[in-house]
Amino acid sequence: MVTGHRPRSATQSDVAREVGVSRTLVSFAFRGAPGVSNETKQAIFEAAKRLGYRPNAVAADLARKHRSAVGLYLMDIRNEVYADILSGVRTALTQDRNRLILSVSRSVDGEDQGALESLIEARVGIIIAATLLDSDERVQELAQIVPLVSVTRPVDGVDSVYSDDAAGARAAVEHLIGLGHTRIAHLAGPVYDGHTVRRQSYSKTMRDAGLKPLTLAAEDFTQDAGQRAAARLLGMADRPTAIFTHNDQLALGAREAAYAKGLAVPTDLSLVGYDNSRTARLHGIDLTSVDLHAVELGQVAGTVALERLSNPQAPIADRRLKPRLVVRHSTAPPAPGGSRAGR
Amino acid sequence: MVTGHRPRSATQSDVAREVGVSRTLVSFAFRGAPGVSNETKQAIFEAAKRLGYRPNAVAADLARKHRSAVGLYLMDIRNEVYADILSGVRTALTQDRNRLILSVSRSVDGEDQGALESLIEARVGIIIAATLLDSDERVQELAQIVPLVSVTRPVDGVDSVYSDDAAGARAAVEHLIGLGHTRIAHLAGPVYDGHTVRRQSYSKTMRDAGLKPLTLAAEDFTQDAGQRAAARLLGMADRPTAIFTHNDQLALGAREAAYAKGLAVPTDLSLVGYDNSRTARLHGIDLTSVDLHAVELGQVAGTVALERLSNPQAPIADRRLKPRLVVRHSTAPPAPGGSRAGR
DNA sequence: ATGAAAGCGCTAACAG
DNA sequence: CTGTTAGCGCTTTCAT
Repeated sequence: MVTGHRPRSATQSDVAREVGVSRTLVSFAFRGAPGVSNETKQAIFEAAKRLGYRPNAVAADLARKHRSAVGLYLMDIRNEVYADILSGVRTALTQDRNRLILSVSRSVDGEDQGALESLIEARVGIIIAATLLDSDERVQELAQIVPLVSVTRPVDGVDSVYSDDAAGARAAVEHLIGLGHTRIAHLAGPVYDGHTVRRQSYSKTMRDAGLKPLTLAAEDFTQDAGQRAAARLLGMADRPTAIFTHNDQLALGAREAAYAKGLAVPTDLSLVGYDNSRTARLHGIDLTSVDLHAVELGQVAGTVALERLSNPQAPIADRRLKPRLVVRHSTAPPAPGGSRAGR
Repeated sequence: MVTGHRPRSATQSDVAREVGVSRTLVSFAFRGAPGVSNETKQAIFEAAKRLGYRPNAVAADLARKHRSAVGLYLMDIRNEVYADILSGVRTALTQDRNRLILSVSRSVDGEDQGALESLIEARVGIIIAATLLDSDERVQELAQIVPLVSVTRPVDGVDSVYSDDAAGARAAVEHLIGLGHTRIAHLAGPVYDGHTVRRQSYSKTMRDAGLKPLTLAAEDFTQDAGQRAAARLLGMADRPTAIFTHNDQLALGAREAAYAKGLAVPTDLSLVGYDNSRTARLHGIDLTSVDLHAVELGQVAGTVALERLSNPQAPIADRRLKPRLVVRHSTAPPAPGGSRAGR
């Protein structure tokens, strides 16, 4: 089985020679272009099979000057939301446009730049980027170089597919307020441009209700970071009775922090996450969360990308999906006694 | 912002012309090859910047006849294990070899073939495949066409990086037996070649202990499929007091099925999963599970791939990692009364 | 229906 | 140090 030498793979020329026709015919045959007699087509396919010929999509792209691969940039693949987006994009991609070049950055290492750059050098026809953390200006510049669809975040003048974060955050906070909470904290992610909608909507909703906002930024979007940050929140003298987090992972971290302190959810602490991940739905977790329809986001993004590719002149797409608050059992009215901490 | 026309991107020739040198120098400069004076280098970079020139990695590959992209085939990206493997592979890939072409199949739709084919046509230098469901022969054939490293599953004569499933399954079953269970069922995934190690190890361990194995195959590797299959298991007259599942998702599904029937875990049903996913670790879930070290699997696979690429003649790699049973609170001795069902 | 020839953007000897 | 000259595997006019 240790074959050792791997023969250079067959090319169109090899097939052409084998059959005794020109390369052109082979090319035509494989692309189903008209103008090849059925007999030659037969002969060509047979020879190709015999020789183990496979079209070289890379060379084809180069010759065609028309890039067929789509690049996908994902902020953090280990976050279920991004895996879902990828899954959605995948289903939207058609037969002929199925080369998906992936570029993932680990969350929050600021390596956006290199990741994107490699996509450009791979000459993808379009980049679907799920959560770029750069400034709007940078994103717009990038979109100048290669068509780009921004997922999860709207950017002016750039195709965008996202969820209405302001509405989602408002629904979450209003739910908590409706339950009777007044000390509602917000556990945000690290601060980045163009990623502050949820936090701002939280603050506004709080103020509109005459409540004082309290936002704490975690160091990362992960569960661990959420646990650490929440521990600080729960250690406060006047600790919050409810926390609304930027995403489910942070909420799950907060949940662990609460239990670590002997606090139960929702009895002692109400929790609202964001993403409605599969984990949130589990019996025993039952996390109230805002669903941003990640799979659909990916699907729509894929479709938008395909459209843009086929018509570069089309007007900028702006697809905003409606999020949905899913109420489960991690939220309840605050305990009558209020905070026990600091007593 | 609706720019409309997108100018054909600058090429080496453009840069060369701008500076007044030959293309060769530009090529050398960008690859850091020796033999370019610092002054020309300066001039070249400046001109390149001015022109917005980006190297075309695709054309470079073609010319170099040496494929630098690595293809990654993932069975099901929405399964945390595969996301972890991807994450591990990513970290192993070095700076210069960072073109990762992804190909995911949705679990169990038998679309392996097309997904792999597209990787071949993209002319990747090597394919890292996480859970190929084909027969060993097919995989070996494939490895003939393009270097391949099989992740998660050992294939004779092909670079393989996997976890010792036989040992993992044995540990799981023995744990259950040690607890006093005798009616231990196995919830397997769909039947595929080369994917039966856990199931066989389960059966063997049971028989070795004088117990009768009972295996049920779910229709898919998902939580939903697990829930449906487990519901059948739990509806039996002599229902099992413990279930060992092929993966955590199936276990989580079984868990839901149990609660739906009013059965509590671990009081009425002990559960052992496989993967030790982050979900398994959550307070309130506390699933006993076999850790196969998915991230590490990906990392090692990435390293093996790099090695293979740099030395095609190297002996076949066979890296087997030791799994680890993590005992949590989803397992306990069986209830004294035995099964209540059917009474 | 078929073929010849030019070229996509880049690398890689081989010469100066 | 710098330039010339062939390709890489494929598509695409333009002829025949």
